[in-house]
Amino acid sequence: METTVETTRERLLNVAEQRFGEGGYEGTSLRAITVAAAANIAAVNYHFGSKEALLRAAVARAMAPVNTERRRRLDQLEAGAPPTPEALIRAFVEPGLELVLRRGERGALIARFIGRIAFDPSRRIRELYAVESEPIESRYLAALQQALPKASPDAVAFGYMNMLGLLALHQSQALSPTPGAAGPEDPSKLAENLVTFLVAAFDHGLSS
Amino acid sequence: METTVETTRERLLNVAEQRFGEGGYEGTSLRAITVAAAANIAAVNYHFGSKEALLRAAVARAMAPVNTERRRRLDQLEAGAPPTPEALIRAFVEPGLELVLRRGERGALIARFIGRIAFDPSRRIRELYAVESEPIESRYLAALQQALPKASPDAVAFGYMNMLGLLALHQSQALSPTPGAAGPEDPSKLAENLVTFLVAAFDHGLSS
DNA sequence: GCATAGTTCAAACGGTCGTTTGAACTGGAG
DNA sequence: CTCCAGTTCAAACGACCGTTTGAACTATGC
Repeated sequence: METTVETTRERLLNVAEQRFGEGGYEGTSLRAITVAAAANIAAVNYHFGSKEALLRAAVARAMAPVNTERRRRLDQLEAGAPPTPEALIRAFVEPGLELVLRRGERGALIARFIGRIAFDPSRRIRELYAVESEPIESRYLAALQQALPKASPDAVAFGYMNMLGLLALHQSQALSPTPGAAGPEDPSKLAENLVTFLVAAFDHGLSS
Repeated sequence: METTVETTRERLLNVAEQRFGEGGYEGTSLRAITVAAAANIAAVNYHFGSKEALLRAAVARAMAPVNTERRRRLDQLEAGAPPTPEALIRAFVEPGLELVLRRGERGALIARFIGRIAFDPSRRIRELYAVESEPIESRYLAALQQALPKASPDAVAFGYMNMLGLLALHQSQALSPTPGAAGPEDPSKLAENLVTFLVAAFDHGLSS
């Protein structure tokens, strides 16, 4: 296996992913990142322009493959017969967990990063995540509405938000050191459990 | 209506609740809090000892009535026939939403604060929340296991974590200025919708 | 070899952070 | 009135923050 040399830019993105995911944006200093990346502090502003621009680049890079896979699955579903709620839920959840949990520690790191950014206390940071997944959102909402004709638009939006929240929750808990008594699930089964949970809730719990 | 005078200590706790809930712990400075509370910066260390101790006191004060109500409901449920999953879910979710969403803007503020602390990026902050709800947690898990005898302990823990996560999600979105296209639910119906969603997921989605 | 664009570097910038200090004020007890 | 514990205050502490600077280094094209 031949490992190509990492550029300073790549090292900064990698470390940013790790540190922002474990301390949040406000809780992580550029100095902590640049030291861990063996880079000079000024390198951040040279390559990205600012701390927030570094985060923005890291979010975009981390979410790109997830969104690509989601788009691919949506295209595929729209080509065939009207999809079931389960198919749609899988198309959303699995790219967020599988693509990322199957890449070992590195993938779990990315998952944690994405999950934490989506729930960051600061609205400005949360919007960095929202902007990345916004183009997909309307497609999902429309497809979900079609798959659940009995549910009101509000109910569909409510279910979608819950799906998004639970996915981010379990993403953010990737890499967690088995937090005490909390359920240590087999990571390979996590996606399956979450899908089962959400399908049940969508099929029987969106009456309103 | 006679309003009693607020002590500096109370004003600090009130403002801390508001600011920590809208900027997170790291994103909120003591100076921002003391200015808004019309207090001197040194007052924080005089009354609480440190920034983190102020947060700890605010968390404890905000969660006390919620935990009290949860304990009361658990006691009541344990006195009668074995409770259904729905009864247990209500006993957990409703105190977190009703007690707090029915108190107008002030209550929504507290809800947002609790929800954000529970999901803070920093583990040390998250544990401040965990410590507060820890004593109740084992009682809920045991009662849930009894109400869902077919579910494995891992599945019960998984469901509990999802319930906790979704509650915190909707708490943290209290006071949100109707975030764009996101579903603006009738706040009075929120608890009912969330319970319905969770009951369906618990009853049909915890097979593993 | 020389010029040039791209990149890295140590050092410093002004500003804000949480915390501490010691004096000033407050109001009731003796 | 005196005293004293409780509380507030302006000011400063050292540390760290994100950002900027200008020089030094690197490598490629001529």
